[in-house]
Amino acid sequence: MNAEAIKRSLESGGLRCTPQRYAVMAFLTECKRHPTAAEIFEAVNRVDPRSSRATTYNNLRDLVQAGLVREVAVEGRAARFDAKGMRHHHFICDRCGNVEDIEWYNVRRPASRSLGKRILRECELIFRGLCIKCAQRRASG
Amino acid sequence: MNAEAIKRSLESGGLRCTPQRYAVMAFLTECKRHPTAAEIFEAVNRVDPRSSRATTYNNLRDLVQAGLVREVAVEGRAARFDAKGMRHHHFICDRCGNVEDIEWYNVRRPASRSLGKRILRECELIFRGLCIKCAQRRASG
DNA sequence: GAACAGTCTGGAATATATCTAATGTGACAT
DNA sequence: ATGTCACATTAGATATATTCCAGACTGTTC
Ligand SMILES: [Mn+2]
Ligand SMILES: [Mn+2]
Ligand SMILES: [Zn+2]
Ligand SMILES: [Zn+2]
Repeated sequence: MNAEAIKRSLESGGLRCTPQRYAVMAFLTECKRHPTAAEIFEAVNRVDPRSSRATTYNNLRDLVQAGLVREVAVEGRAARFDAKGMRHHHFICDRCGNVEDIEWYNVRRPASRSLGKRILRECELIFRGLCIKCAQRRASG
Repeated sequence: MNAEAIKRSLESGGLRCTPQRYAVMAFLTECKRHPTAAEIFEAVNRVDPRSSRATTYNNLRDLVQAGLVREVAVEGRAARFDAKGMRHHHFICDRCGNVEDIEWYNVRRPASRSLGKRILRECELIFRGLCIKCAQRRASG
């Protein structure tokens, strides 16, 4: 995604395009991994403009609220983030906690009877097990 | 579940049945909510034996590893726990973070092509939106 | 009854995330 | 151009959640 497209997506989410916010969004858009807030903070500060830790967290919160970024909570570890581009599911490694994308496919929604009066926004499918690295390590070690 | 059954389930997981560990498991088994570690710590200490915070965390870790307890990570909040009794899915409220059980139904597994050499242990389906309380509050407020 | 593995404990330490109060920035009106 | 306003940023302090640690305890085996 180019600079203009990022700018537009920020504005479509009702967010001003500030240099720090742009840097976070641009990094997430190009990043194939699922970085933590600390990694994002470090990455956007390797290039100018310098951004503070608080601003990184603030902007991540805003981007998540605007629906442009997804936050993935991993038990016992720092949250991870990714730009919501193409729909996909996630695989989380039991051993190393890495989050990997899995090709999207349709998920059956729950019966409205079991949802009751809850308001459903989204269904998230998470796969758990061992990532390739950890599976190999277990097999050979 | 009665005391004997809890004792057996601990031992089936390769865990000694210590008073503190039993207390955690017994509380989770009867608890309909999804308590945090702090809530579990407080609850098991309302009745003897007193258990330390570190022991509560240690035992929760052991129980999760043994597959008897599930840990649910919620973004920006403390992890929540429940005893793995009947299979079920989870609904997590965007607003208050509450975790609620949703009747289980079968989930289609990913194509083995998209899993690659990963080792799949489980598929977890998480629904997100507003719980009944928060939906009402939004409607009326 | 010594030795041992596993467990428990309180407190310290770490990791993660949020808050605060002061400052900066850009849009817009006067 | 200046004042004003909402919003954004900043460094550092603070809060929260979890893990680590070193020593004490417990139950079992030889
Ligand atoms: Mn992803
Ligand atoms: Mn549950
Ligand atoms: Zn792994
Ligand atoms: Zn709610």
